[in-house]
Amino acid sequence: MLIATVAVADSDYSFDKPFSYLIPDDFADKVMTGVRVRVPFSKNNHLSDGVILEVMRSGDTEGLKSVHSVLDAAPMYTKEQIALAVFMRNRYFCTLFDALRVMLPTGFWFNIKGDRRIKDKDIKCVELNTDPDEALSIADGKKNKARLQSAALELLATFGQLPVKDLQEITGATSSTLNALEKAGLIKFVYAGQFDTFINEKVTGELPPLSDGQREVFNGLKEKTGSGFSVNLVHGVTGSGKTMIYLHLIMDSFLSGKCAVLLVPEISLTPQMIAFFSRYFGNNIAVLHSGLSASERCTEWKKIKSGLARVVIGTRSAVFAPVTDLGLMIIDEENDDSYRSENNPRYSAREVGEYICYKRGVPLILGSATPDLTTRYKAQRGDYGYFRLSDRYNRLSLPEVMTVDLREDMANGNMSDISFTLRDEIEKNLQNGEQSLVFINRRGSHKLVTCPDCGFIYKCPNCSISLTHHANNNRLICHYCGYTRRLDSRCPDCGGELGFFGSGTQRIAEELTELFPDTEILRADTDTLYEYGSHDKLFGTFIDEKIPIMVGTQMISKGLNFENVTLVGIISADQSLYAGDYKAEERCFSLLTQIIGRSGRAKVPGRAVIQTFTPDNPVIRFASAQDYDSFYEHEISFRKLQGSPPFSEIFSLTVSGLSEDAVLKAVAYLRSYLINKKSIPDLRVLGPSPMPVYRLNRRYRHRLYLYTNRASELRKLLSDVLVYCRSESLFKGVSVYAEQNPSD
DNA sequence: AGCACGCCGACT
DNA sequence: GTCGGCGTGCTC
Repeated sequence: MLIATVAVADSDYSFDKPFSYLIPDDFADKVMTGVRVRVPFSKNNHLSDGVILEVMRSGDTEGLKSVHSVLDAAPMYTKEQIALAVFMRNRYFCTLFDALRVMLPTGFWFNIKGDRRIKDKDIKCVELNTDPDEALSIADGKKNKARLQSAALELLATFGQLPVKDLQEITGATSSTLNALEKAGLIKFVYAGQFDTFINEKVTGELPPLSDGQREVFNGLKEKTGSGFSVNLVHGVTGSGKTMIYLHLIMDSFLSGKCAVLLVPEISLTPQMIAFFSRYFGNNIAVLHSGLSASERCTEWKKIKSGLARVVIGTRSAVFAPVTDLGLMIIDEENDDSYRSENNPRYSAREVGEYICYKRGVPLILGSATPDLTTRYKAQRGDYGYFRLSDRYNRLSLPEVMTVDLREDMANGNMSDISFTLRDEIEKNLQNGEQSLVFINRRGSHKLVTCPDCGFIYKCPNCSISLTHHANNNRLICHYCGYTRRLDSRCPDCGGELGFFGSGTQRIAEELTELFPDTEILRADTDTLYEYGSHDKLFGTFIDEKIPIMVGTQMISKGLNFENVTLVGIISADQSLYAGDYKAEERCFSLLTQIIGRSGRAKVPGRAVIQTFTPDNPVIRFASAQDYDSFYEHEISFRKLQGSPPFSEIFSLTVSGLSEDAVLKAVAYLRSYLINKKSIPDLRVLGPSPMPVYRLNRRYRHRLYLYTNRASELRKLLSDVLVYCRSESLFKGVSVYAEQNPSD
């Protein structure tokens, strides 16, 4: 009797492990590593999804249940991916199944309840059930009696397999003809991928030439391919041509018959970007991003799995692309937050990518204009290769940056959000017919509603957050939990006149309209994005109609090249700087750098205006000077002083629950437990502190931060702590989760 | 986490 | 004599 170990969906982190099941003889040949199954689980033997980890010939069969059904005809996971799931379980405090689930496009998990086979987007095909010669002679015999049957057989004799639709179209046969042939045992129906008859376009390998600087970096990186695992940082300012180097590297790998994976941040995977790579690789590319439907994603996945697409471009989850013969992986803008998942399992595509490259013995290439501090530090130490691209493409000069002290403007009577300097610079641009971007560095671009008389302010009943006002439907909404309500006509407390407050895009746009009455202004925020339907349509309007000013949030800080933009204004650089976590300075620096980089990308040099209340803050000074190296030196010495990454690893332990009292008791208990833990001598425990949004979805959230250099020991300890929390009555009603190197 | 099993109090 | 309280232990 065969035995299989299975990762079970319904198992919980506190007792998760491979579960053993018997394999009934009926599907002994179907059950193999990587195949999805359904198995009876727990006392009530309800059916749960699972993935076969291993099949064994012998073992203890005592008390084992049997696999109920098999969901896949072929394995969905390789042994390597199953090993990756084990890595992820340890690293991200999730179950084996959680890790495996996230590796497949979600579309593969639809419709597999009950005992049905997956309905995927394969198309119905007919296949010859006899050898072609026999089919031809039968076709000959039927020529006069059954013309359509004969024609169908003849066609199949040459093609072997054809989509039903195509066959019907060519021969004029209907389904009754084909059913008759099937009954006679001459053909059979199969479901095959749309690309089984897919012919790859020829790739010539002719690429635009590299500049000298790019060539140098390319040659250095090329040396790394084919010589085992390495991590390499390509450090180059925006516009220095990193993408061109990626293109050449991927082509190199492609021509040698290998696969390449290119990860990009969500926001930069635009149709232009895809078109750029398609120009050189044709349909040999698979693209994986959030804009695809579930079935499109499955199709792309199968294209990769079958080896038909050997170049993968995608966002975070594309790191799990089932490539067969990986040659290299590239992660562009490696410091981008979107590489970290915010859902369970909270994985980092950068870490997973590094693991995969290590296992496969191939180079990982990390690109960035503002590398993650830890990445840069490792490059400095020689752990990572380091390649610097200094010149902007076409030798464009960097934007000229002006820092405005808002305190001075206030002293001079300017109470608006637009400083005198920014106003003057916009004026210049209007006269020159050049475009300007105005950037608001604030989460949520909407207005708060308050009563100036009594100070009443609308708050979310579930979260510790003010509600924001959406003009399009005149409703108040919580950006965290989605709670929404109608806006009252007067203050519900005192009946006073309500006022709108906050420097949202709308407010700034209004102020700009006052300053420049006859000028068209485009807003880029969630409201207008909704109106235009997509980023591309919105930005396309800005570019094509040469709208003089665009006001927007984070969403305009990355991605598209706005060739005619020669001025960017940053309303306030301070908000993100004083967020309080150890990465705030780093995030602020890279954000400011990115925004400044939006300016002056064509022939005319750009300008940037940074407004701030703290112009002397080093982060703002270094960002204004576009000086990453000085920022790095400054920040790394600070990190060293306070012993934060890269000089230690940070873990967070978050406790949440409906009762704040219970949460506080639990977190206090955990703190004293960990402080007295002598098995990790260098462990430092900070907190507890409430999270920035300390109440979310009615749950209070408090957090401990743990610093150590013994990451694997602390991971083990935290794993035990999480298991313990699920059983102890002190933790009734509260949940606890841990994370290594949280991004906030 | 859920869920069944199990061993004591209030009840028709 | 039974219904149901939620403490305890397990999930192949």
